[in-house]
Amino acid sequence: MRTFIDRLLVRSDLTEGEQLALLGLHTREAVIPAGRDLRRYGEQSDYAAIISAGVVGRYHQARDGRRNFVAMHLPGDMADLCTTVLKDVSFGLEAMTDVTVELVSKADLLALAHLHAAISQAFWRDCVSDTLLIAQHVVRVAGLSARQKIAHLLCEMAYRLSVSDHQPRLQFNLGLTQSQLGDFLGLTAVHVNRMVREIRDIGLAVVDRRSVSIDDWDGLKRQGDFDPKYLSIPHASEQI
Amino acid sequence: MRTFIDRLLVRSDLTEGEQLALLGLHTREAVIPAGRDLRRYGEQSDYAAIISAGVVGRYHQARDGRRNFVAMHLPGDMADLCTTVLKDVSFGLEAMTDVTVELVSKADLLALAHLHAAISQAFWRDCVSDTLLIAQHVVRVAGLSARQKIAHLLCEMAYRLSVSDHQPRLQFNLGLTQSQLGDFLGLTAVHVNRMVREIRDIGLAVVDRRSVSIDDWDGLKRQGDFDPKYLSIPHASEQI
DNA sequence: CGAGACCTTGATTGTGCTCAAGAGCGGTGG
DNA sequence: CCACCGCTCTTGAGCACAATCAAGGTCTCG
Repeated sequence: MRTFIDRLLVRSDLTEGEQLALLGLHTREAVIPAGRDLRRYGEQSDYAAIISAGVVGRYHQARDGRRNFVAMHLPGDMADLCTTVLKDVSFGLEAMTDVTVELVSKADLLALAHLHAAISQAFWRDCVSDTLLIAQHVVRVAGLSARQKIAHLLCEMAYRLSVSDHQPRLQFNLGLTQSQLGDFLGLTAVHVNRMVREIRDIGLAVVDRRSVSIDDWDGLKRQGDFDPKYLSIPHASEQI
Repeated sequence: MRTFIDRLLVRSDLTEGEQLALLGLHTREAVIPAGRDLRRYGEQSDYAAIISAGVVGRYHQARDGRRNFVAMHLPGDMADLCTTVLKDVSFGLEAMTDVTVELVSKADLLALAHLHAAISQAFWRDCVSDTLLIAQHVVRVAGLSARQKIAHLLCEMAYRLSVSDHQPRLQFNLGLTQSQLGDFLGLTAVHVNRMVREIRDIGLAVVDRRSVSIDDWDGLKRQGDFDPKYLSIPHASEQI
């Protein structure tokens, strides 16, 4: 819960009292192994999940069962805050790695939102941030070449896995296989592999067995036409 | 403003008093000719725009100036409600046809949201609905073939242009050229043309000079793998 | 009736998919 | 300790969908 509040505080102001109210919510921990669904497509749940560890993929499912990912949720995210306010939202949440979550009652969240206008607005704002992530994913999968898609995603992850100073993290373990990257980006594993190799060969970054090491941050950003503005990270614009 | 409130009421409950509060907001009408931007990419505005007539495209812009559309906004939508709560959201709004809007002060909207928890929640919920549209657009542009993309979009428009009974509208004037459809779907105008022809040849729908006539609704839905659930339309699920 | 935007069709090219097969690594059990 | 299995990664060859380039046709409006 603390990590989630910290995330809210990046974009919203909450008083001590409001923070305490959030911290006072009852939560329950759950662990989901890689490959399993936190929430199956179309299912509903009375609990929202704050991610403590791991990577969660938000997907929509076609009639034939094929999954289309629309966003990745990382530690600190509340993966399904939006369903608090709109019940019949049909998306699924897949644990792309082993995942630990804190479950919070949506009814409790709503009650708090009713009591504190600032909390309501912080939640609202957080949902808008999710929208920006998804909108940027449209840009990524619809507007970029395969190589650019990968570069763009790596840049996004570098920022979102930033430890605390909002600087891109140049070395991290994403925990995803090339095949999963392909699923997320709408590419085949084979093609991801070729592009990852190219990105390595031009000296931008090395993706080796689920971990990533960025060698040329500016080059990678250029390659992926990446602009961190959509992440609403303070001071990110200064880094261009 | 009335159409916007009606849209809110589809998914949220508002008392007479709350509705009156919204109706009491001062608005100013503006007309934007086709091709012009309501809001240029990266710009900020103190006013939100309720669309009274026309089609507005929400886009992100790459460094080279190419536009990637993430959603279409139709009459009744508040195209940029989300920026009320998150200032530095960078997307643009392009009038894809001649457009009429009602401008409302974002400060006024926020003030109302602070006063009425229900209004705040209705706004929040409306933003989540936008997210669903965008998420579905991901599915469309990333998961479907060119022909399916067009079929899917036509299905979405049939629902969203529905007059009032939440039934799909089988005949409508979209006001968009094939080239614009291509821009929106990430296809070339040439290819849109070929696919539109195919859709006509198999007897699903006729797209003729900016207007659409759907001949085989079920077939078109199947072709586009369309499931109206994401539109949060009451009773839509009964229509499968 | 002419200009310009839009639609239509053909030929060629290229990106990324599909199918296929092999190599490296890690875990498990005999 | 080694053999085996499964998962991931790697590389190759051929193919398909949609882009690109190019040219002609049609509609609308001034």
